[in-house]
Amino acid sequence: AVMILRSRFLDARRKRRNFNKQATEILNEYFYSHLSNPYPSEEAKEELAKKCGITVSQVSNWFGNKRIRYKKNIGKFQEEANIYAAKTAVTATN
Amino acid sequence: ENTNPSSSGSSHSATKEPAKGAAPNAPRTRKKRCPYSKFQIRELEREFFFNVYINKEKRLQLSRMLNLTDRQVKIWFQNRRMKEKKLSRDRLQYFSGNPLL
DNA sequence: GCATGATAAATGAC
DNA sequence: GTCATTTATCATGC
Repeated sequence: AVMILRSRFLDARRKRRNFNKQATEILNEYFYSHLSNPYPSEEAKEELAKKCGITVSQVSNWFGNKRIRYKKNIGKFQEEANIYAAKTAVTATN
Repeated sequence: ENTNPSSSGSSHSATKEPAKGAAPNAPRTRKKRCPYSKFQIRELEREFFFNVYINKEKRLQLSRMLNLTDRQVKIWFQNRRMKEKKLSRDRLQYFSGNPLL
């Protein structure tokens, strides 16, 4: 029984599942509000992980992928950037 | 299967950076990531099973056998140790957060 | 068919 | 040595 669970755990690592929309919103909000330095500290990662319902490693993966894919094609993310920029601008004034 | 450019030559050169003598500029082109073959992974894993830390002697021996540089073998062991640590962390979190077993 | 999350080589800080 | 990271690749979702 333990072996079954163990093997299932091992090959379940790469069974990808998309994050829910709320988690993606939180991550994008942080990313675009820290676009000049999108490197959350370990504490920030833990907080994001808790709010998103994912692990710290998943947060690191998300930011790693986001940074390079954003850098590689800024134009593709321009619309998305504007959306979250406006969203955080409202909360920043409060 | 594995067309490794790092050791395609018959010589045992250090294989550091390509074309450095004629270029005064050092663009320092990052080495392209090239996935290792199944055979290379098997042998690396086999040695990792015996000892997580590999000594210089076995490292050179392995690098010659697998057509990799000793630096590549060294870095592989470093990354492999990090992977093992992460697996342990995930295991702990997995079994602690689930009363299903 | 790409978007997306996870993993595998490779680098650099320390 | 560890470890966060960059980059390409892999595997899956849809």
